[in-house]
Amino acid sequence: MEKIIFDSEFFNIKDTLTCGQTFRFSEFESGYKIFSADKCCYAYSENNKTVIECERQDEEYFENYFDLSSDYSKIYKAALNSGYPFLVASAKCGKGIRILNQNKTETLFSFMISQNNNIPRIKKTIENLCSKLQTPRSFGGAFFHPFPSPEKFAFASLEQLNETGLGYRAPYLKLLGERISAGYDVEKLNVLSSSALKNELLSIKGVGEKVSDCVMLFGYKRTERFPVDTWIEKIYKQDFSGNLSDRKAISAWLSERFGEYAGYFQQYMFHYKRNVLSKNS
DNA sequence: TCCCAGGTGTTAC
DNA sequence: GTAACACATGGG
Repeated sequence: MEKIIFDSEFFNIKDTLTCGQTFRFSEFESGYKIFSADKCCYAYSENNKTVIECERQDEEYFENYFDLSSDYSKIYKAALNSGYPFLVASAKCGKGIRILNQNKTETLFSFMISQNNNIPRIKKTIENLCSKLQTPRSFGGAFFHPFPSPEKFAFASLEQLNETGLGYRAPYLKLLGERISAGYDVEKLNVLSSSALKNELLSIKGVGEKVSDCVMLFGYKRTERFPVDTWIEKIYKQDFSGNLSDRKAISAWLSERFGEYAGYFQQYMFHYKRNVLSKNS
């Protein structure tokens, strides 16, 4: 087992996992087991450090996954200097959040499930999919289920898929699985410009404005995207005194305002509103 | 019982 | 182009 040790000032493992960008992690001992595609690692904090333990051949994978080569002090300072009090407060509270570089295919399937759904239920549904469709692998003496391959979605019956809690979204995932199995290469879309990638993702049934923005941000590192969901719409109206009502217009406004930092700021604020403000009082 | 959750597809104008 | 509606499911 390899250990990656990283200063925790700009890497808080709990906030990074629970800010809504990923659904595949579980509490384990004093930290978390984290799953990505067919890989697993164990992370915990210790003496102002965040420690990641993984298999030697996965070290680079997780360094990239946790975005360890990006300088978050720059992003953080930009938030503090933004002039928006709500963003400043959010950044101070979520200083240790990092935007993960997640597997593109997994991110696409996962956020397809997120529409009109809530995070605990999305998490549970994805866990069900993994354990029902994919054979287990071992990590650190225990077993886990990798994320199902597109073929598993393609060959699963709608009845099987429905047993996981997908609800009306089941056909969307099956269709995507079939499309990828037939040769559609989601990974290769990364060569596209952001506007071309956007159009491409929108061609997938079950993927709209918000899901495509999440996939672009969390899977394709398009940090200028600003996904707008119910929480962000609330923030825009309550904390930015915004007048726009169309979510696409809200997203465009925020994305333009914050440029290449838009996606990071979005996570700071989503986390603050959902995980901090709504919990107390 | 109704409303909400990291919304989108379809239909009707 | 946009406004209304349906869509599975579970928690509050």
